[in-house]
Amino acid sequence: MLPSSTVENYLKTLHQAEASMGDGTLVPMGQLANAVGVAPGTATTMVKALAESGLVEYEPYVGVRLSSAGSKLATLVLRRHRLIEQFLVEVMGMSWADVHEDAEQLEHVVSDRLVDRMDAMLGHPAVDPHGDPIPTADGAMADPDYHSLLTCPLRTPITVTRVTDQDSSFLRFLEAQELKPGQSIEVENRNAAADSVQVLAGKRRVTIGTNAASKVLIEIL
Amino acid sequence: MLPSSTVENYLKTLHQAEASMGDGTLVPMGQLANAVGVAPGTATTMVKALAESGLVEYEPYVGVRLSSAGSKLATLVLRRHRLIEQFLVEVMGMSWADVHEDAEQLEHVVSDRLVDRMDAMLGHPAVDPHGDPIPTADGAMADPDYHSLLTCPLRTPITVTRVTDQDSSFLRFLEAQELKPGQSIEVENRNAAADSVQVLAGKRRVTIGTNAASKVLIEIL
DNA sequence: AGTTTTATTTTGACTATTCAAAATATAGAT
DNA sequence: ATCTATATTTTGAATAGTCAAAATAAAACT
Repeated sequence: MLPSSTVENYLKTLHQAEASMGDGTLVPMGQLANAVGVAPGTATTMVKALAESGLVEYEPYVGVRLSSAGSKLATLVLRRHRLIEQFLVEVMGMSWADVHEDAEQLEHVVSDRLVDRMDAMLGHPAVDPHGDPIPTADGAMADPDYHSLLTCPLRTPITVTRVTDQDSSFLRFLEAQELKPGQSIEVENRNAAADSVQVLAGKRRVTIGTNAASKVLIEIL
Repeated sequence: MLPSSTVENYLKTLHQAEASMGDGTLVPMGQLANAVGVAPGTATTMVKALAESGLVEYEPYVGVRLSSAGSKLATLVLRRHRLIEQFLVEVMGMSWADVHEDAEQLEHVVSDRLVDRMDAMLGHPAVDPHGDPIPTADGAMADPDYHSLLTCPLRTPITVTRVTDQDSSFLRFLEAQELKPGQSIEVENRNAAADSVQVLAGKRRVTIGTNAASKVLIEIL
């Protein structure tokens, strides 16, 4: 039986939660419930069902992790989501700040035929507008570990390559400050006491908080 | 509260059922159930709920009809569906025979923003790839009554303008016989006994059944 | 008018998903 | 080792949509 939108959302969320956690750690129920946006008990019920279907491995009171079958499915959802985002920006001319919501809905209904068509039209892109890697049809996804504005060397030319937050006002802010993926910048210095990072982007000097800085991933040129 | 996909499908189906029926006649439950693809009892339950919400008028044992609110909503679903079909053909390069299924899913999730964008990209088209009229954003829809291959004068130049069947093998057949909307043809003669209609399309002479003929709508040149 | 056929509605039940609140387990702090 | 705080699971209930089968109404034939 093909997975419902609900199931796809749990799997996708789990996939992303796992990524932002160390190695073989299980994702705690509370975190999952929170990320999916349901009450804790609901997550427990759902996860038990997913475990029944072999999509996750579940340890009561500890947490949950995708099985390989679940991981495969989650990756395909991610592929659809990211190709859609890229399509909405490149073909439909929408703003990178706005495409997430639409993609969130469309990812559950686009047919393989349509996804493949978008992929071809876009020239098989490697990343979406936020720099997130697009898995291939067989589920392979490149995922190098980037530096962020928080961890990269100071006063060294770098390129913004990925932004790990979909909040549209944050994205609009980055765009206005010339901090979109592809743009070349430098980190001037960091101030631990002020919890801030100072960046030279274009001709401007921008100061952002460390939390925001940690979401802007970069590559050293 | 915004209507679920299920509700949208009932309304859309009802809208189309009403069109293919005389004036103020109510749509019988059996027909609705059949068209939506559910058991009769399910349709009854659903229709009662729709009547509660003021989307339809329901007369037990007689039938059901859209209210003006329901009709408005149905029209918007139809608009989304048809714009999506046009988009899939014109922008994505898909075949007119294949787009119905995809549109059927997408129509329930595309945002207004996206629909408007498609509409603009397509230059505010008046009809979709099957010749079905596309309602405007405010719900207005042109709907002239066409002749069909069954009712038009013989040996007179006509143009195919609309096909009222979404079956992909039928559509592929029409395409192969040069009977797609836009193509100019003539009806040579009809044979009531043989239940057939003979058409001159391009250089070919094609014979089709009256049932098929009634689904090909035309305009006299 | 009386009986059969057909259409429609009702009933009882099931699945998927959700929540709030009660019960319980684990982890943390003394 | 005990108590408390926090996280998790259970329980009971609700909603949306569905079906099969029984009951009933309407229509169609004698």
